[in-house]
Amino acid sequence: MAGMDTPASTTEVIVESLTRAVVEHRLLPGTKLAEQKLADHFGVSRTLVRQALFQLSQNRLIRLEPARGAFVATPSVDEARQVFAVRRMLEIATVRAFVAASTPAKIRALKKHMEAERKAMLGQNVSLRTELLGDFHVRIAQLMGNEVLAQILGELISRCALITLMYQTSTAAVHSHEEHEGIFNALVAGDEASAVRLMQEHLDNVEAGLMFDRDVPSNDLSMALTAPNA
Amino acid sequence: MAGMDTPASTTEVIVESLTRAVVEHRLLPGTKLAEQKLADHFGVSRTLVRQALFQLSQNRLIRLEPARGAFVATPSVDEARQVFAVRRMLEIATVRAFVAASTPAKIRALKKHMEAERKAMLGQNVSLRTELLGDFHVRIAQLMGNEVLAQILGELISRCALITLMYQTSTAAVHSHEEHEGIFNALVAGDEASAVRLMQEHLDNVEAGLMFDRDVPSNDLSMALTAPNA
DNA sequence: TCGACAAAAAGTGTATGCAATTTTTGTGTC
DNA sequence: GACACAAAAATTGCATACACTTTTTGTCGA
Repeated sequence: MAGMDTPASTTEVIVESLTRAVVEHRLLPGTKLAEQKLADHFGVSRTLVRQALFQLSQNRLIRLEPARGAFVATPSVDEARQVFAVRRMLEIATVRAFVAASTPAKIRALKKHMEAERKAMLGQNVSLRTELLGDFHVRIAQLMGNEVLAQILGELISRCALITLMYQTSTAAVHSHEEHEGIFNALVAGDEASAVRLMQEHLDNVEAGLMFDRDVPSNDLSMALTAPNA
Repeated sequence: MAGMDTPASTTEVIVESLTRAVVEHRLLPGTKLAEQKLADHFGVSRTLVRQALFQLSQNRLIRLEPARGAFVATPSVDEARQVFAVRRMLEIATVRAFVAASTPAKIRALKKHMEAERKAMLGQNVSLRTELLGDFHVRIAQLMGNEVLAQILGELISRCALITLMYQTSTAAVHSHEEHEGIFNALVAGDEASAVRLMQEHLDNVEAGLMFDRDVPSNDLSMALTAPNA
């Protein structure tokens, strides 16, 4: 994910690993995360696992039930709407600010991201695709030089990955990417009105593409973790 | 603080206690928070203290230095500007949304807050005053029924309390309150343009009232904690 | 008197142990 | 066969123990 610094601490490694597993849909909502099993998997004691689970619960990627354990979060429809509402507030304002403070260097950096995104769309790596689609939004904030904003957006987008998993009807990935292209072009052209409108429509589309009445299956733990990540 | 549910868990008690101490300026930036001392103070083991410190570090109220310990955060000028920038994005959009979805019940609830704020301005309780001034902003978000937004705003405002402590020139508390009254009146009147403008000006004023070149003294730990909180 | 170095103290990072709670398993009854 | 209940197993919550790092203290020599 964008803005993931070097994970020096052991706890951070566990957090990142679990975050990827959740965001990339290898760990499904409702899955129980037993401390000892995770500890065995990562070769550490429960202490570090508990720290990681605690952090993830603050990011709302998992929920901790007292004396019962940790479970991958199952965001409600209401929460989903709230998350999207906040994203709209932040991202529309961010696009405005980006146009106002646009420089060739920033455009270049964003162009570089677009190329990576474009390439990923052609490939088979679904995880990478999901990651880059999210990063597009974070990157714009980062280019504004506002790390506070970038971090908040990053967390909201992680939550959206969970929401998408729970409620998304069909794979709208390609569609999202096309909309990113449109936003990018408007940013390059310095066309604030279009950029704002396209971003608004993009977020509306993503939210509208959700189907708020579904059940999701649960999942096995060790299988999900022995996947293509660390 | 607004949105502080019943602090059932022991960790939450510690987090809230330390948060209040930091936000109410009883613990000054840079102060070291030794785990054992905190554990003794709260009558628990270091385990719980570590969890609390960990959470506070995510809220950016303290910073954890590997193998060196926890210190009350000393936000940089740059960070301060970023926090205010995000607040502007969120709060202006929130005011807009509030006007659009205003109801008599919401107005009543906000009016109730204004009365509490007004009363606190007359009293001597500085902590209460600070708390209510921050709550004004969170309350508007809560009344919109967006808990996600309210929580993010709450965290940003806590960080602002730290920033204010570090950089605020004089006590602008009364001035802030007067501006709140103005925003409130515009909200009651359903005057979106004025409400947005006043909120923008209010945040600009708070930020402009900061003086970005000062040192702050450090502080004693046990004294700060044996203050009027739990 | 000051600085460098070494020993001691204090403090953090992680693992382990134990009480308490929850979940599972097993048994008997209807 | 389904349900209720009790014993056993598994799991969580918290405290404690210990290795390792940082900070402080104390001593010596210039």
